[in-house]
Amino acid sequence: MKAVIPPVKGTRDFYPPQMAVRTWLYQTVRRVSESFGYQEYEAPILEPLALYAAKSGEELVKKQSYVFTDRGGDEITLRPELTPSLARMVAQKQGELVFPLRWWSFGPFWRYEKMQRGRSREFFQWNIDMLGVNSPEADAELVAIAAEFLRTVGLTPAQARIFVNNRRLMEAEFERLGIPPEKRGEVATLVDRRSKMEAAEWEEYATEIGLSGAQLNGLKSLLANEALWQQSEELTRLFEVLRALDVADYVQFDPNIMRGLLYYTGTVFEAFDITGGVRRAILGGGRYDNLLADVGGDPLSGVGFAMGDVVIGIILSELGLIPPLRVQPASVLVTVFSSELLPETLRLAAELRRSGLFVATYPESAKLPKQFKYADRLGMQAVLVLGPDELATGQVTVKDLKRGQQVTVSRTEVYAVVMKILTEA
RNA sequence: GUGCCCAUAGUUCAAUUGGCGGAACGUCUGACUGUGGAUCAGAAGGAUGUGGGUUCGAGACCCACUGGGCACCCCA
Repeated sequence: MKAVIPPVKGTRDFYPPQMAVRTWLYQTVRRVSESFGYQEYEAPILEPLALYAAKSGEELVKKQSYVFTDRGGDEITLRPELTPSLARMVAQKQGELVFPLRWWSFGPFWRYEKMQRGRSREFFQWNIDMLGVNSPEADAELVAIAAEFLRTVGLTPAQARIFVNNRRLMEAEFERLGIPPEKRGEVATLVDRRSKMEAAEWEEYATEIGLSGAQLNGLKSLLANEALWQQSEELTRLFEVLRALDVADYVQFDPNIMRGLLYYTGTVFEAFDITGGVRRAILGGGRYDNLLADVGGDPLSGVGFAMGDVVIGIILSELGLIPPLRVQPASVLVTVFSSELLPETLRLAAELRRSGLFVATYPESAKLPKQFKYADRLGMQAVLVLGPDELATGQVTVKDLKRGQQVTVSRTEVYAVVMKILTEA
């Protein structure tokens, strides 16, 4: 093969089979979002770099964003996340929108990172948020949506779990341990890394940060305390609602969940595959109370989460949870017997399309075996033949490819015969 | 950005201590001039990822690059 210009690193070509999976995921996300009353929206793919400067976190902005200068000299970013765009859109129309506002979106994002399993530089992400309410009940609704999604795609609580924590609770506990406010960011990172490091190495890291032995021990018992949530009124109310929504079996308290984004202020959560296939978060989110003010709006709090298509795609594919998807839209191929019969063939195809069937014609006259094979390879269910014999009697031959049976019927009956084949398939 | 592993036909893989690059599946043609899948026969398909080096001779050994995988980092 001659040299083909390769795709941009980290992007994926979606051939029809992969596109069918992406569309299926989109439709599943849509169904779950809409079942809770969320409205679909979309933001620009290009945004000013300044939009992310405020709160997205330095790593994300400075190292992972695609930034370029446009012809007018402005610094433009290919969006690495959606929440700042959402904040702007809401801030711009804050006076006329109806709150609490429930919105969802599914679109492309870009992050410049090292390629590895579960990560690509161009990915699709589901975002869903509720703005204008600051309550544990609102937090619970978003967690419940995440759980319903997992249930809808067929993941059981034994396969996937949502881990929940609360930053305010952790702040209070850090306070109790005498950890000064300026050190809490580092301690949060320390907590975040615990599952990724050897125990001894982790303790060494804790000492480096400046934790005393007593503080370290306090922190360790804190992180091992599965009942800690009971000290948080927010989490207590959250779990109560989750039980009422019948998703509690998907959700579990975990004081180790902190999350990297700076703008989270209260409840945070992440879903993981717990069968061990992929160790990355399937989805993650939480409560943010200051985001709108940061982009110039009036203070308004929100809660939401995001799910990338890559990790969930790997997990569902490995567990065999992606249903068989139809890649071929046409169910019928009308063969072209000869050049002379081409106009009549096209007329037949047009008639059937107007009656509602999805019909492809062979684009030229060719041997019938070739045309039958074409229909078979593309996954069509019926093949029609209009040859000299049929033309003479005003009939059409309809073959059911799956059963291998065929009938020759009058032209007015073709639609009904094809429909019978399709419904029986 | 750091470290380790990998790269041979469209795909999955062979090729002995360095000695003329093969197979299966897939594709195409025919057996079958009005019928797909199954079977049989035949054919096409490769500058062994790119560029250097060692050697009489490199798919194999050495270096760099590109692409991919895994771990770190970060995160969806």
